[in-house]
Amino acid sequence: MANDTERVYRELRRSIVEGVEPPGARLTEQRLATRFECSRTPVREAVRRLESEGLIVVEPNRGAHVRPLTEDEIADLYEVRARLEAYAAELASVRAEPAERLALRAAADAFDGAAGAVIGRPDDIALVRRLDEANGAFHGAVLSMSRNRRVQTLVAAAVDAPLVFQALQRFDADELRRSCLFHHLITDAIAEGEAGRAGRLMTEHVLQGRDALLAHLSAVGGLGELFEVGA
Amino acid sequence: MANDTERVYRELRRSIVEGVEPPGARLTEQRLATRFECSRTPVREAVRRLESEGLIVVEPNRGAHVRPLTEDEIADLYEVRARLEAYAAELASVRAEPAERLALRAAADAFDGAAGAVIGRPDDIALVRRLDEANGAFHGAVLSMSRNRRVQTLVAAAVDAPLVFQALQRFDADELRRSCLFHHLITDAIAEGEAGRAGRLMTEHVLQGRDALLAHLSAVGGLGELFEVGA
DNA sequence: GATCGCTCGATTGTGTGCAATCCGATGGGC
DNA sequence: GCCCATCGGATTGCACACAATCGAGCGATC
Repeated sequence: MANDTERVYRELRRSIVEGVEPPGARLTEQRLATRFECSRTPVREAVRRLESEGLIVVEPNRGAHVRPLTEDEIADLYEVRARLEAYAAELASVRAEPAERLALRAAADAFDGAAGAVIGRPDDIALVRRLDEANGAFHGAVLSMSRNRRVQTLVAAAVDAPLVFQALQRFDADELRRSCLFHHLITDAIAEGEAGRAGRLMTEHVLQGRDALLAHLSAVGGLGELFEVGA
Repeated sequence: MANDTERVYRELRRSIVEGVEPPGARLTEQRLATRFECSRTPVREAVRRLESEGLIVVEPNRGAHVRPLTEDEIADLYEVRARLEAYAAELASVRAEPAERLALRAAADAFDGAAGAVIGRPDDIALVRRLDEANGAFHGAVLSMSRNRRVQTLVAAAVDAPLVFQALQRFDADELRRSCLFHHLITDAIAEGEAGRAGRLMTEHVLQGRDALLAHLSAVGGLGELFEVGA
């Protein structure tokens, strides 16, 4: 099935999340239409959808840009996410069924494998993508075990942002190993039905991600050095 | 400025939130275009935006419906909201400036006034709307004091849902007075910088809203009695 | 009588043209 | 030399037409 809107939405979204279109990049409907070989109509819809997700800002009659994020906004994003995912982990501890607990363990193991593969080869985009997917699968499993659809959609909206993917790409071996450890600790807590502990661990885990990203940013001299925001 | 998309979006949204378009109601682009006296293009954009907010479901090539909510989903909604607003209240306790604390007190007082006006006259839609706005102003003030934009947008997406407005409409005097009390208790906690207490009070306040809505629903025999979901 | 296939109406999906709007550049006035 | 009005290109906002798609209902067949 050739649904242009959906196709443009997914590909453009990926370009933004992975940083191919850097924050601040200008996105005109006409150029995107040419690039995706369709008319402006489906492009327009995809752009509006990304706007309502907060990945893009559209200035009326002026054009759309990939939304530039300040360090404060990155911190906000991770902190809200920490709250929501901690809540999901608490619910999961209470509501999960045996089969789901096993699947969660499997997801944690799969992340271990993807992390092992990426260590020492951070330039292999395919491996990073696999790591990103494994990470998404683990967190997605917790969310799904929470049985709260609303929290799932809200986290989905808060999880994909520019820079997050690149952050994963820049994680060093220590950070990756710590993530693996946290995933297993969280899995244990959920398996044992210890909601409070699961929530606290998840909070710490997400905030660790925030700190890692912010540390990398300041190490390279801030956002401005990475991207020409005004370009 | 006559921006049709924006106009259609706002008016249609209000119709849905206030229950003029009941859950399950069918919304075809052509009919909406006629109703709003414009072409299908802006209608389409407004519908898609409402879809991404979760107020509408669009079945491909089939048509759009106001999203029917189950009681479970209503509970989910309020519980997520409780977490997010509690977080905002904690942040506000730490970050708010004196002028904002005064403004919050004023918002709580304004809600008292609107609640007093609506008691005994629950059929006056204008009064209920004012109450809804006063409530939104209070909660919005807390969110704004949190200095976390992300939590503001997420709560905004979680706060407007079908039935919530009607719930307010059905609140009896006791429930309204309890809301007033909670608003002032929360204001006090924030003013005194007691983050933990502010968060706990906010949680309780939002969950009280959930219980009131669910109680009213079961009192009238469940969702099915209120609306023909399949219609 | 039940089931399958077909046609048809309704609705969305997409392409395209034109009008409205905005920013920047340019030129004249002071 | 500086400032303001004006003009032009670029871009979105909207309308409309046509194509694609889906399900419902009808009729033929077994």
